[in-house]
Amino acid sequence: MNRISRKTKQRDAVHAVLERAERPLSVGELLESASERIEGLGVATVYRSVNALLEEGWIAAVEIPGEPVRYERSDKGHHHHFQCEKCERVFDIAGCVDSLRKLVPPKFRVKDHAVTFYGTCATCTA
Amino acid sequence: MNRISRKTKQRDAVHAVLERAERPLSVGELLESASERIEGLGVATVYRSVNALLEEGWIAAVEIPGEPVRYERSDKGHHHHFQCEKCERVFDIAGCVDSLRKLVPPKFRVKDHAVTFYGTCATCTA
DNA sequence: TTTTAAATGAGAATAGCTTATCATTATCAA
DNA sequence: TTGATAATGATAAGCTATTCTCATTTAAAA
Repeated sequence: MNRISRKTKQRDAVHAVLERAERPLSVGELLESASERIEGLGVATVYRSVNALLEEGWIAAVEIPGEPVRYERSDKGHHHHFQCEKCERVFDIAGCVDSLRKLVPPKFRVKDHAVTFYGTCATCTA
Repeated sequence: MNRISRKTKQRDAVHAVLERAERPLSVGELLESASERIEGLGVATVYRSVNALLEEGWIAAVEIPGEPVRYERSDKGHHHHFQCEKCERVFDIAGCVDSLRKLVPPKFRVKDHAVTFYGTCATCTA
C-alpha cells in the first residue's frame, strides 16, 4: 500500500514548535521558531505542514481581523483569545460565559461564537 | 476659509444608505444599494465616502475574520455581532455580559473586546 | 455666468497572505 | 543500495481588498 506522506525533519520541526507553543502562532512565527532547528526552512514548507496538520485536525486556526491566521493545538477545549496591542502576540483565555448566547434573539440559531479581547498583556503592562 | 469637502449626490447616497441600514454593510453592499439611486457609481467613490465618514467618526468598522470590513453608524453603543453562515449577512446583537472580562488574568489590561456569533439568522432558520 | 479645484469613475497599481510551479533533494520500500 | 516519487525551497503567480492615477465632470465661490 502507498504511503501518502513521509516523515521529514521540516514537518517534525513545525510539529514540535506547535506541540510546545503556549499560544497561537502565525506562519511567520512558526517559520522563525522552526528555522532555529532547520536551516534554510522555506515558507512554502511551513504552509504545507500547517495545512497537513489542519486536515489531520491536530491544529485549529485562530483568526483575528486584520491579522494573519494563527494556529494552535486543537485539544484545548473551548476558550477564547487576547491580543496584545503592543507586542501583537495572541494569548489563550480559558473559560467562557454561558449567558453569552442568551443575548442572541431566539429565532437565530447559534452554532458557535468567538470572543477576542484587546489590550496589553502581562509582560507589556508591567 | 477653504472648504475641504463638497456636497455631492454620491456621498449623500452612501450616507443615506448607512443612515437607514439596520445592519453593518460592506463596501460591496453599499455600492449595490447606493447604485440604485446613483447610476454608474464607482467603487472608488464608495471607498472615499466611507473613509470620510470614518474620519468624521460617524461610522465604525465591523470586522469579522475572512470577511470584507462592514460599516455601521457609530451611535449604537456597545454591542456585538452575528453572522449568518447561509446568507452571510451580519446582524447587530444588543447588550453584553459584564462577567466576560473576568475571564482575563488580572495582569492583563483589557481595553476592548469583540464577540461574534455564528449560525443561521431568523430568516434562514425559518 | 465664469472660474477653479474638489470629486468622480475606470482601471492600473499595491499590499498581504497563500498557493502553484518546477528543478532538486531526500525518504523509504524493495 | 537503489529506484520511485513525495517533499523541499525559491519564486512566480493568484486572490482580495483597498488605494492611486488621471482625464473629466461638477460643486460652489466670486
